[in-house]
Amino acid sequence: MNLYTHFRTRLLGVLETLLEQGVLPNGDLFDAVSVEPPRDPSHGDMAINAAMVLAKPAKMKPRDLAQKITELLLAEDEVDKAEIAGPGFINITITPSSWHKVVEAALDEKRPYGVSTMGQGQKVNVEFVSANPTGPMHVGHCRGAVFGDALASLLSFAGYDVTREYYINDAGAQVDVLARSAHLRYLEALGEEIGDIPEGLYPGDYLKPVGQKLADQYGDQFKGAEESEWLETIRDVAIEAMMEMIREDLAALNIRFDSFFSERSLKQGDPNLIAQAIAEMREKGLIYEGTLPPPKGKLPDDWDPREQTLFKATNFGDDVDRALAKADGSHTYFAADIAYHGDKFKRGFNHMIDVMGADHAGYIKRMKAAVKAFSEGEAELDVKICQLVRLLRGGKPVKMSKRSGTFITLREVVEEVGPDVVRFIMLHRKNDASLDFDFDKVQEQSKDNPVFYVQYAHARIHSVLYRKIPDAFPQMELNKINSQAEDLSLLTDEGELALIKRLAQYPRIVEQAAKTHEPHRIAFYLYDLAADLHTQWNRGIEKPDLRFINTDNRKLTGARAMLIKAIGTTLASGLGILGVEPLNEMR
RNA sequence: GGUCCCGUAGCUCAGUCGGAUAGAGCACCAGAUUCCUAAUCUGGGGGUCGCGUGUUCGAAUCACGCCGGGAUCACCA
Repeated sequence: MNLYTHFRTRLLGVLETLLEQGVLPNGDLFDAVSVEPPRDPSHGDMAINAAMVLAKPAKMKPRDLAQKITELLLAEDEVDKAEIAGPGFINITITPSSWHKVVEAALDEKRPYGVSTMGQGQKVNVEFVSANPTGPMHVGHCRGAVFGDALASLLSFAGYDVTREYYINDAGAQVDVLARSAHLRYLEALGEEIGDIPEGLYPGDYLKPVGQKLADQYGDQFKGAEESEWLETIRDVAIEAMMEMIREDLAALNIRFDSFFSERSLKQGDPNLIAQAIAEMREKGLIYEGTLPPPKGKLPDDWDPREQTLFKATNFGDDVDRALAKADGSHTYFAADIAYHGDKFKRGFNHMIDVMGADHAGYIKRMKAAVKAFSEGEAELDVKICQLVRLLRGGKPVKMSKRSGTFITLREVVEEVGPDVVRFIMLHRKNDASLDFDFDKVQEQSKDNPVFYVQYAHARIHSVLYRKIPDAFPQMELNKINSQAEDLSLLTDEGELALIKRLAQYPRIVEQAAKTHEPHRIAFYLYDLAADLHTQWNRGIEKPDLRFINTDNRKLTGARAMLIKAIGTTLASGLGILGVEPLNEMR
């Protein structure tokens, strides 16, 4: 239940009445009418902009129209007060029992609080990570991985049918390099002295087991053989091993994909999917042979104007048309990506999201142009960019370089601080802002650490509900009683109302976060909710009658237990979206 | 030079279908514990929302132009 949309529906009823009375000429602008929490609590519970939005078509002064709306609103049984303020805002105060319904809604087990139907079951494809299968995941992949996974959960919570997908770049030159590197390790496993790994090959030890496996499986079959004889076989074995490793790395962060899509599969068959996609685009007249103008500004040294196969990306908002074929005639990465996204579209995804690193920002326009072109505007693609993460330890940057061997893997980070900390911190910042990750700070047990702060709130609630209340009221069985059995009208303290109002925000926050594809909004909300709880807790220090447990008042304790239980489930719900395990106790 | 992102308190950052007097944390200052975990909380000072123009009842938010920082720029992935 979303209290604000509930009252907006009531308001629309009022506006309909005014329409019938002829006060309003039509309902054209009703979509622009909003019911929102006011920034300033002295402005009541909800602020309505209807009079300002509709004044012009009604040919009335905003405040005069507001007067008419107000009169009808006051007749609603859930509205206590309605006042006109400022340029024509209508501020309403709703009945306490309306607020108390929020607690009931938050505890309703039949319909988890905050879930939304806004997605209407539409299919969404969230593609993320898609790291090259050439080695273990490093820390740079963390953020995109966590972000994509949380975004997928968020959209699912908001009513979409979500698929998490990983695009395996198993067709480019880099997997050939992988194969050569693995071949070297294979020779090593056969007892050959290989010395230093040559420049340009992957030096990591993680390929040693692959070499061993190859040696076990194929003996010396590929020893001294031409590359063409072993490249494919070894490449396939190596890629499979790398993907297995990547899947394990992701599992350490509690990330699992629904679908893995192989780039190479696009190149199989005759005609293959890439050729088909290009043919389709060509039929639409979007492909031509031509020469691109050289880049503006400084000319690259090796600039070589030549005719190539181009996609008319400029027809769809890109800055320049884009090449689909390389000099040697093979397809570009972009051509494969068009075919890939075209395939998503054919699989029924009208909503696609790509999560990429900041260095791919320049790729967004052409990809959006492509999607627009082949779907003829039916599909939409949103590309989310994740900015860099700076690793710090005690405020000092952690130096990383692949050469010196000090580069940090995703696994190392997760093993040191745990998946929950990694996930929450990565999500506690807008995706397109860079982020500092300080190993010391994120493990600190203090309010400076948002992960801890939120977890502590959840643990406090758990402690009260399942340790302290049973001590005080042994006959009170929390798991059996429900919000209807308790008298929520006893929740009248301003701090308690503040908590309820914060709870009421949750469905709004979920929808806003889902609409903007910004899971960090959930993290910030949880922080605010936790802060409100800690505040109310501490008010009980000065005023004992405000404590959640009043040993001489069973009814009041019961009502408050329902309130904090509602907060606890909402904290757990939000943490669930972020993929963070709520803790019942702090160690 | 083109494109994209960023510019909000001393620092790190929230704040987009445009809403009223712009928020939080850190840091700084002053306080709270016979009590469900003080692992927390309360109060205070601190701002030309980079600059300018425009759109309108109303702009941190939208449009255009500047300034500053970052990323990226045929063919690689």
